[in-house]
Amino acid sequence: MKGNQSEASIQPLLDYFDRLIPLNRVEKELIAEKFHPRLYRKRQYALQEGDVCTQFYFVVRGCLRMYKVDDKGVTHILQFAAENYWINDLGSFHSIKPSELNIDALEDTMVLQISHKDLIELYMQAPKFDRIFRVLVENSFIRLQKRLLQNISSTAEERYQSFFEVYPHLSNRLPQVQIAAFLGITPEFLSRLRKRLSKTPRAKS
Amino acid sequence: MKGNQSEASIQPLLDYFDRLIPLNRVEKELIAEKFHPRLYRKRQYALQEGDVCTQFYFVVRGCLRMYKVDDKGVTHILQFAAENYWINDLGSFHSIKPSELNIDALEDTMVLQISHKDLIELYMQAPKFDRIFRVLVENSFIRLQKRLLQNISSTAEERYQSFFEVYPHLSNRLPQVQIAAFLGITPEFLSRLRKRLSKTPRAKS
DNA sequence: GTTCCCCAATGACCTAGGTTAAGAAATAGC
DNA sequence: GCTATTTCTTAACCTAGGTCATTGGGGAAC
Repeated sequence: MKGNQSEASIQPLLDYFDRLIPLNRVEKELIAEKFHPRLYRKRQYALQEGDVCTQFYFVVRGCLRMYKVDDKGVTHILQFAAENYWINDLGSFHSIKPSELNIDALEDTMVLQISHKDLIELYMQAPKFDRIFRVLVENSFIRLQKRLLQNISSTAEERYQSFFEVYPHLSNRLPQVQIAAFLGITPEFLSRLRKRLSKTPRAKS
Repeated sequence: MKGNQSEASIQPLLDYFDRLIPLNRVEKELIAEKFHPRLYRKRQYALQEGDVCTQFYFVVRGCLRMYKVDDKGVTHILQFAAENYWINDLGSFHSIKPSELNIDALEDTMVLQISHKDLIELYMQAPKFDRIFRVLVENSFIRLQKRLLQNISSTAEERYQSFFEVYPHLSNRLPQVQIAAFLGITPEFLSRLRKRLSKTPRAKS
């Protein structure tokens, strides 16, 4: 049963990579060897602030969030990661320094995780992964840049509406309080926005 | 004179890469072959919105900025790039789609630039560059994430003070109006901040 | 079924930062 | 040196979004 589970849970990652670039048998075996499945129950931490982020997570099923808690106790969400998304604190991961971020599960979440040491080995043993991860991090960068640009140039209302276009798979899965923390607004203000929008539907944009 | 100039301006890039990871002779020749020097005069565009970003720029001397102009005509600066920094609109560059961003020169700027086609060839001919650029983009990602986090959780004053720590090489080169556009505040508010700060010096942090 | 917890909505009041306009100072161009 | 342009500062007034407190609804746990 345990072997079957382990085998069943690597396949999504192989499928994911195969969609990017075909892997040969050796490369697939390296993946199976270095990625480990892990279940995080709702509310469990994958990373706590003050600890080093030692793993790189690929979400197979469920949803993680990465966030900072500021000195006033306010939660600021940097990223959600649901199925087929990667998540970690890259800065802490590579520098091996304590992170100021947290990663926890918004629902029971199955991930495939790889340690820093194993990832470096993977790059050495199969340089194709340099390309794969270069492309992955480029795409993450592009997404993040769009978000920063939006954050400095759009209203909260524009950001809220954009959320549904960009994250359709998440928007009915997340409570409003989490969406607000991601958009950088208070839940109270989000309530107001929603009320305003339901009264004055926007023309199709 | 022209050969001498071309030779003189590739060296900073070779030095830069050598600091990351030693290059062999073939790899150095590829760099010399595929990167081209270009001078942008103050106010000249390297990229105009509506055009595809066809080049990846490495700044040898001077300073470029990348920004968006919103529908109210307000300028939002995403990035400055002075000596030894890279700049481009990665999204447009890779997707070959028109960019909504501009890149122009804040002072006369000498760059080494590489086209998308040449960069792809470089990856094919010297896979070591997959690693090099993966690391570069990861570092850019980490910086951008820090900036987003700061943007959603810090006050304008905190952001202004952090600017001097993070960009010491830029802060006495840039007019306040550019710093304001980078920090996401108005020049008027920045003036107020500066006045406030000069009256009540902050305790050493 | 009951209790507790979390989430969403609401209203009164507040504030960090924006807008508009104008004047002064510094810089650039001829 | 003179003129034009850009940058910086300032004040009065404004607003998008925050804070605090409360209520109601739904889901989870026992």
